Amino acid sequence: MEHDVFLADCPARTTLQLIADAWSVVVIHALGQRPHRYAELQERIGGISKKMLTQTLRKLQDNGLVERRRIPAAPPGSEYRLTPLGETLLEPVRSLARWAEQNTEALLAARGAD
Amino acid sequence: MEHDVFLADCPARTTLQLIADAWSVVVIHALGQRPHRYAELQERIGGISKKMLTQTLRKLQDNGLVERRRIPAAPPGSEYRLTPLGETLLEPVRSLARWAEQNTEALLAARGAD
DNA sequence: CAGGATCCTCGAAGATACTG
DNA sequence: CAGTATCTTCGAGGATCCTG
Repeated sequence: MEHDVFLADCPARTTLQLIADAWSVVVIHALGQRPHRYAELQERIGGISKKMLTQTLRKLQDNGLVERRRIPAAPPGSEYRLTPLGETLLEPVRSLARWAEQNTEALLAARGAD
Repeated sequence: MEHDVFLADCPARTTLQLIADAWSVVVIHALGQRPHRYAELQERIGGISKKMLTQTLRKLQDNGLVERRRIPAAPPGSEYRLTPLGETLLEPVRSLARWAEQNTEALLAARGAD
């Protein structure tokens, strides 16, 4: 069975689409540093609405990349962390983030040049 | 100057959003193998419309990641290839694509489990 | 505090048709 | 062949209010 990202009807393409969006990348990146509470995450990630955060977390959770844990202690809340499967995403995600951080200047320069 | 992908107003975030979408990833991945003509690209990448392909290429081009070359010879046409800057994106992109190809089964399993 | 539900809008993206 | 132009639709996503 082929899993070529070039094939439209292939599961690998679906998988790629699942993670290849900016919010997922940023959320994974944040959870890669340490588990976060919901409010922490929203505070950490600038400009994400509660709706999008919840939606993104739920999507990742449904696909086994993130798990939620209830916190009974005061103050009560939820904690999110990467699953082992989710942690395998850290390398690609960090690679992307690193690239973005390092090449932003070059991109801006190229934009001005052309 | 900070380039933290967590900050909403930071250029690095904009950069990340530029490339963190499925079409860009797939297009970069394709061009990473070899230069392609427009029609080749569309054929290669299943399910992408001319509009989206043109749009994606233009965006990447405007940011100095891809360059277009006119082909005068018969049959005439255009050829797209990665710029040196664009090639620096190959590692992250391949990393992502590899992950998607390798972990699709696991994702599907997780989806069923929960 | 961590969401679910609802409403609404605006832009992404398909379809189609035309051009150098 | 490699696009551009136009129109339209459809759903992502913001704003707001409500609940366990």
